[in-house]
Amino acid sequence: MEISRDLIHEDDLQTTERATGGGSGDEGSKAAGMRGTVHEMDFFAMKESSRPPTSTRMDRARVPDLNLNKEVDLAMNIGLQVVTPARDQAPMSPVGNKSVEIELIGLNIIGMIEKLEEMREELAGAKEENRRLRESLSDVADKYGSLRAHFMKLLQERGGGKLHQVEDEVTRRSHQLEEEEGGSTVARQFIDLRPALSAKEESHNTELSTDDQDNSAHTNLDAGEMEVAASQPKTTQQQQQSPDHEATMKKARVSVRARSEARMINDGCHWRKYGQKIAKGNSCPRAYYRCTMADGCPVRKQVQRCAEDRSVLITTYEGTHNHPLPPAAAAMARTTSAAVSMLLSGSTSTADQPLLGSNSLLAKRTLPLSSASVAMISSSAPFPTISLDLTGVPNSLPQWRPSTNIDPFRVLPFSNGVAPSLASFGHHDQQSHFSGLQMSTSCLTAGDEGGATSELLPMKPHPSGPRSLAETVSAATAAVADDPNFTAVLSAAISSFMNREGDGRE
DNA sequence: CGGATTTGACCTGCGC
DNA sequence: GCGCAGGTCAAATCCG
Repeated sequence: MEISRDLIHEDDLQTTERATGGGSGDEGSKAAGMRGTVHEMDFFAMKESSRPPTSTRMDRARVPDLNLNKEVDLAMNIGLQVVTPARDQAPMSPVGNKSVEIELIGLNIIGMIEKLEEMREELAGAKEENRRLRESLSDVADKYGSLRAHFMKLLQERGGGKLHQVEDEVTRRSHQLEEEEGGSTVARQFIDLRPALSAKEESHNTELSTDDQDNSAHTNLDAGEMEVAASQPKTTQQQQQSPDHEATMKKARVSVRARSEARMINDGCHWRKYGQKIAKGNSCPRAYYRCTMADGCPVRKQVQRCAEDRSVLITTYEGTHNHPLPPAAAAMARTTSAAVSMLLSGSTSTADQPLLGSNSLLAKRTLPLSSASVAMISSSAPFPTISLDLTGVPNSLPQWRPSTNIDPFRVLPFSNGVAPSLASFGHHDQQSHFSGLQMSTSCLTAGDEGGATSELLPMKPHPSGPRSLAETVSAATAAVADDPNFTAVLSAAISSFMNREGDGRE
């Protein structure tokens, strides 16, 4: 007779945990508690007891001895098959009954021990991988700073606007490094650009970091800094832009598409709903929210389900926060401001033209999985809008695409080592439960620290330097630890990339 | 009771 | 100028 795990209920688990002294702390301690119970079992006591030769759930009511049942429950809880003599078997003598029973229990215990050992090894493996991924993430953060500074230098030297020349330089560097190190993955090529920098360049980077802050003040912003910067003296490029630049900035939007069963995604901010409308062409109502984290915060967002696929939630952000934000929210807000910056700066001169065509060397270097992808900026929408697609189309990656949805492009390849998987991840609370793009559970720690990592490939450096990336990564990982809602984490990671992308164009 | 949500009215911009 | 659609307001209502 086999006992299915379906029969295992929560009270069984609780019973088991009470019996084992477990039930507190992480899986490891739980497993340890279970291990302890196995070793502490009193075989002789069981041998001397006179219980019927059955130990299934159904029979428990007739079996007053809880010790045996607890062990059976434990076996069931860890997926063992509990074997008991068939009911219709000829009754055995009392001595024979006990003997068979003891043998069965012994077998179960051995199986339990083996199973626990397996679980323990799996846990150890997961922790090791988490540690490795965190180290990798830290490495990326470090090296990103150097790469960013070098990229800014190139931009300055090349006049900033000649993107293709910069792409060539980056590509040349990547090739050079690949030859030197025999790197195999694109991710590594970018990550390891730092060693290729000379000491002179490194020192120049330090100088640049100050200049960068001046030259890109309006883009080197956390969410709360955006409006402050708007009132400060404009950068050279800003001064060259049209007078209604600020107004346009207010109107520009960033749209995030993501699969979610929840009413709205959890982006770390507090929102108050102030309206709802049925928009034309979509039977699903559009909800209007206002940020309530501070009085007078101008940030608003619209949340609407996609007409074609109602499992897709479209969240559109507008404006910039006038207050400090929690890490996850700050990262999300950076997405907005940075993406808007990218869009505006790009569209002022190259509206409706590809930013990263399939012929782009940089695109080829950074988009190895989508060689035919094209990045577009469209000016056809009422407001400049960038749409970030996190709906997780099979075999695809997060996509930035214009509001017109023309030829979506991929800009955020995960490294070979941290590929998105279909591992279940999410919360069933009132907020987001994402199923579209999910990261392997191996990327997460076993409950102690956030370890969601992806080797985000910086196509464009961020003027704020490694600190910004580190902060964002920190925000992402912290968000994992504090609130395992993956939405905020993923958004934070992507915003990190987008911030660099946007600022690099300024 | 206070904060959040709902919902109809109103405002505004745009195209014809 | 008119109508339409998107966006916002604010009173009513809900809910913990």
